[in-house]
Parts: sequence; structure tokens; C-alpha cells
Amino acid sequence: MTQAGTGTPRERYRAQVRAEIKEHAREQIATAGASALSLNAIAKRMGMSGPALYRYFAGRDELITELVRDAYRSLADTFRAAAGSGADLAGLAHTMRSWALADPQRYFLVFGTPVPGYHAPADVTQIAAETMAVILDACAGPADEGGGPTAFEAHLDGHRQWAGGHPAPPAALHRALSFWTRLHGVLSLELAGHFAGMGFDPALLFAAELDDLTAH
Amino acid sequence: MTQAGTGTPRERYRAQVRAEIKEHAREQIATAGASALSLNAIAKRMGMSGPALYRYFAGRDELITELVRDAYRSLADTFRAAAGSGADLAGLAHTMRSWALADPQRYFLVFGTPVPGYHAPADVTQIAAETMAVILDACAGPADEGGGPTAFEAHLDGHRQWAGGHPAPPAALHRALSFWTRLHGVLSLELAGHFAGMGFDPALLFAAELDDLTAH
DNA sequence: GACCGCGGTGATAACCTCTCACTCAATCTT
DNA sequence: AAGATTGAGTGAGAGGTTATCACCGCGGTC
Repeated sequence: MTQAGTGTPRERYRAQVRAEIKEHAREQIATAGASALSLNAIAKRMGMSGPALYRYFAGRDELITELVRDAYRSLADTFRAAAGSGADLAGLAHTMRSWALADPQRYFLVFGTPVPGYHAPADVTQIAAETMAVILDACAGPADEGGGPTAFEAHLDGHRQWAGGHPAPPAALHRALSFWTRLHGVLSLELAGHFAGMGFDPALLFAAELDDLTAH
Repeated sequence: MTQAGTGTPRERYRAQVRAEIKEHAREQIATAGASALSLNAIAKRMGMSGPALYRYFAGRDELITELVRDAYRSLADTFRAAAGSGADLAGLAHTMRSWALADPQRYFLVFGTPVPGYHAPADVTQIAAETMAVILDACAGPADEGGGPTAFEAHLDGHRQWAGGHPAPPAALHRALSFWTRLHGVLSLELAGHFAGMGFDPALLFAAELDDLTAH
């Protein structure tokens, strides 16, 4: 959060009301999912009439987009903080899992089912790139084994604009991508409840995937 | 599909209209997502008035549940057919990828963001178990390497009710779970468009993950 | 002290799901 | 064959939603 006490009193009030609206929206999404977010319900709970909210957000879409942006930023900040505390790849994985379990709907806001027409604004892809840079840093650490790059790693080396100029070697690019997709595979199925009646402990599956990732 | 020409003319008509409603719903979901499914719009496109649809489905939820059930069944049937044609683990993986790419929204109907309150009916978890059984069959094929089961595999061996009495060895249980989560990790991110601006070919990432899975 | 910007309101339009009373035709029974 | 019953379809309507509009009144500004 940037300095709370900036600007004119009007601007401060406006920022405070915007934050309060977002807070109610987060609460509502956490309990009933993003599709059940209702501007009217938020307004009523804040003691205002419905149309008043349109002074603060252009519509439902803009409010949700704002929450998505916050979720991306929260993930990026959490990752950077963990990396700043000296977390290695395993540490980042556990950071990611904790972040996901703390608020599953926030995770789905970032990685969940997309709406076909929707295109994320440019700045959230930039925030996602920040997150990826942290992962790439952690992946570049361990030394590559002897063998040359595989065919896929050569392909990644030739299409590395998504790395944003990060100087990671091809094997690290591959490792970062696997890190992302494998952890997401376990986490998304766990949060979606697909492991619910199965009996085993999702945390152990997560740990096993992580082991395979770092041991390889 | 069970025999189309069964029962009284009334029942045949009813089944036909139900199928037509579901067809329009699928179309609508494929282009705008499940959250944009509108009973009124379907009714209008079929030349009926809104409330007429409630003769065929108790409400929006039941229609969506029916589509989810169909999606699960389609996946299970596709898997069984592939296994019946002698597909190994790699063949099943490509079957899964083709099935997902053919209709991304259908994939999200099964593996997408869940609605917090919603609980899937018992029969879809049964269909999911059928699918898992096919995967377990394919995983039990390759002989285990020498070493004994890891700690996680011992845990899986002690909590194997999700395997439905399948006699797969502990290593196969682990392999099946990894197969599922890793492919889902790549597929869901690809279908959600998270690889869109990155430049590399998702098919190659999928193949690389599959390679690691079968080579291990 | 006059003025303008902005927050908030009620009314309204256009959707949505879903219920109800009712009509009418097809089917089944006697 | 005539009557009774079942079920499909309708229009009206309740209650919810997003979103726009004209209007009111207060606070900060010139």
C-alpha cells in the first residue's frame, strides 16, 4: 500500500471507500466465488444505495479486474519477500502453497477458469513476469548437469522473450516451467477438491512432486 | 447414448427436446463460458418462451450438472476407447490433450474453478473413478525398478481406497497421480491462456513433461 | 459570497431465474 | 367412441441483477 495520507481530503476519502468496497468484495468472493459477486449486495452492506458504487468503479468487470490485479501483486510480493529471505526453490514452493491455501479463491482469481472474452490488462502480465523472474533466479542457482540442452531446451532458448531478458541457461528455463506447471497441477486439483474423498494427504503429494523437481 | 427409439412417443419427444436444450447450452458455454449460460437465451433460440424449459430441467443448476456429467462421461469413454485400442501411458496422455483441446470449456467443466457451495453428485465421482482405473491399468504395466517404495508411496499404499480396489503396486499409484497432476498442470495453464504471449510451443512442454514421466 | 465538483439518491430500463395459474392437445381409460 | 387424465407450452409476475439517468446537496475553491 502506498502512503495512506496523501492528497486532498477528498482523495483520501475516495481511496478509503474504494478500499472498503474491495474489502467487502474479497470477503464475498472468498465465501461464494467470483461469479457470485454482487455490487448491490456490497452497497447494501455498506449502507449505500446501488448506483453509488459506480462513482468508484466503472462496473463489475473493473472491480473484478482490480481484485485480480491485487491478487497478482500479492503473489509477486510474497515471492519477492521469500526470495529476499534467502528461500531456495523448495522454499518458493512452500511459499506458493501457503499463499494458495490461505485464500483459495484468490488463487483461482489468478489461475482459475478464464472468461473467454476477457483479456488481462498489460500490467498484470508484467506483474506475472516479475514472479517468473524470481522463479528463474532460483532455478539458475543449481549448476546444470553435464549433458547438453535437450531439444525442448533448445526450443526454449530460441523462444525466450517470456523470460524478459533473464540470463538463465536453457536448463533453468525448462526447470522454471516445470516448477510452475507441476506445482499448479497439484495445487489447483487440491483446491478444487478433486482429492477430497481420496484419503491420501495432498501435502505429501506436493512434497513428492517437489522432491522429484529438485532431485532431478 | 442408449437406444434412441425407446418408450412412448411422449418420452421420445421429451428426450429429444432435452438433448436439443443441452446442445444449445454446450454451444453457449463453448463461446462464453459456463457462467454466461442463460436459460432464457436458449429458450428464445429454440422458439419457446422461458418457463417452458423448466419442464425439462429443474433449473440452471441441474442443466449445468447434467453437462458436467456428460463431460465426465465423455472423458471416461474416450479414455476407455484409447485403452481398448492398446494405448500406453503416452497414448493416454495424447488422448487427454486432444480431448482437452477439442473443447476447452468442456475441460473446465470437469477440472475448472469449482463453485464453493456446489457438491458433485455421487455418480460423477464414480465416473471419475473409472477414468482413474484406466490410468492405473496403464501405470501398472511397466515393471517397478529395484528400490523399495518411498515414504510417500508407503503412505499411498496405506490410503488406497481412492484406487477402488485396484491391485496396482505403490509405485504405480504414485505414477498415476503424477501423470494426472502434471498433465493437468500443463493443460490447464495452456487452455487458460497463460502461455499465450510467451512464445514457446505448449505442445513441446507437454511432450517434455510426458517424457520425464515415462523415462523416470 | 458565489460557484463548481463530486458523492449520493431514486427512478428506470433491460436483463436474469423461477413460480404460478391457465390453456390446449395428445394420450390413456372405460 | 366418449370421457378423463397427463403433460407441454403460455403469459403474468415476483424478486434479483447490472447499469444509466437526472437530480439534490454538501464541501472546497476562487
